[in-house]
Amino acid sequence: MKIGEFANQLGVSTDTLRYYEKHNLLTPSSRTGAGYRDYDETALKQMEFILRAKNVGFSLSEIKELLQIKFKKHQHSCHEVKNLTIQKRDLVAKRIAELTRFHKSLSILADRCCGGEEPADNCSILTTLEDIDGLTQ
Amino acid sequence: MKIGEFANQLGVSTDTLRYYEKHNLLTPSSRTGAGYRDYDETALKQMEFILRAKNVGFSLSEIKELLQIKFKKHQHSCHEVKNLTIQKRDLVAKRIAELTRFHKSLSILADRCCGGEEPADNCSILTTLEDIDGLTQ
DNA sequence: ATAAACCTTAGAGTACACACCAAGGTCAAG
DNA sequence: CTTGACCTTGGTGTGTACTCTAAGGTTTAT
Ligand SMILES: [Zn+2]
Ligand SMILES: [Zn+2]
Ligand SMILES: [Zn+2]
Ligand SMILES: [Zn+2]
Repeated sequence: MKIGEFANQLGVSTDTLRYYEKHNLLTPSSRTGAGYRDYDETALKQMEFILRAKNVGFSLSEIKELLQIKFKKHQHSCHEVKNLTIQKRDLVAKRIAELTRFHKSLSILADRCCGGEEPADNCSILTTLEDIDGLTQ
Repeated sequence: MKIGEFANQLGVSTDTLRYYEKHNLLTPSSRTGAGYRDYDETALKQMEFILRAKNVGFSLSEIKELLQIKFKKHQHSCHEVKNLTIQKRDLVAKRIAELTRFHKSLSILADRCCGGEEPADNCSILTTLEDIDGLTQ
């Protein structure tokens, strides 16, 4: 299968596929006489793996690690895979916590402001950002 | 106050201050004879505004908008400021929702895997990413 | 034979928020 | 008067995940 059809089937762009190849995430199975990339069933499975991993939040570099483990499963342990997963989960949790703080502060700011059409001279959002620290905590 | 002292007081780097200047977030009040940046009380207040806005999650380009409103408050309305805040809050909420989905999927994956030291040949994390879609939903 | 649709490469551009570096000017202390 | 700490500009590098462009080669249909 040539790159265009392969990309269509997977719902990604040909640029993305070339990008993944360059970054060692997915090498096409072979090349045609004209030098065109040729993808087969194995490539399809691997690309689906990549997309699923993306869907649960892994970054491309993390996916690369997972793929290397997948290629040589007997040289790696469950422990290693679980660690990668847990580390990612904890990182995600931290980011969620930070964003939740942001969300709370922004809600407080928004709730206090009248949102009217009058000039913003006394807007509580601006004055809070100017003067007080009553948000963090 | 020269840039070094100013940066120290605020807990940021001189690079950051030059970066903010280049991107029109904070212009030093004046320059000394030698061309050195000179920051005063007004600059301090503005920088504190910027840091507070960063602390509630606004990006630098959003902060630039807020500053432009702050400079000419009577030309803008509460409505406008509240809108910026609400839009940001909703964006943050979306991102939180996405990360929460990630977190849930990663937790499921991690919980299923034994995490032992045996080879990863039958690791449930890998097989799930290979075969099934039992995560999304 | 020629146009459309596909493919190739290498390289640049995007957004974000800085960090780092080189080459040189300035200022205060000893 | 020289050392060291500070300052200047302009430019490059970082990480993430692509996206777009240019200049050209290939395939398929008409
Ligand atoms: Zn109001
Ligand atoms: Zn208001
Ligand atoms: Zn196991
Ligand atoms: Zn396992």
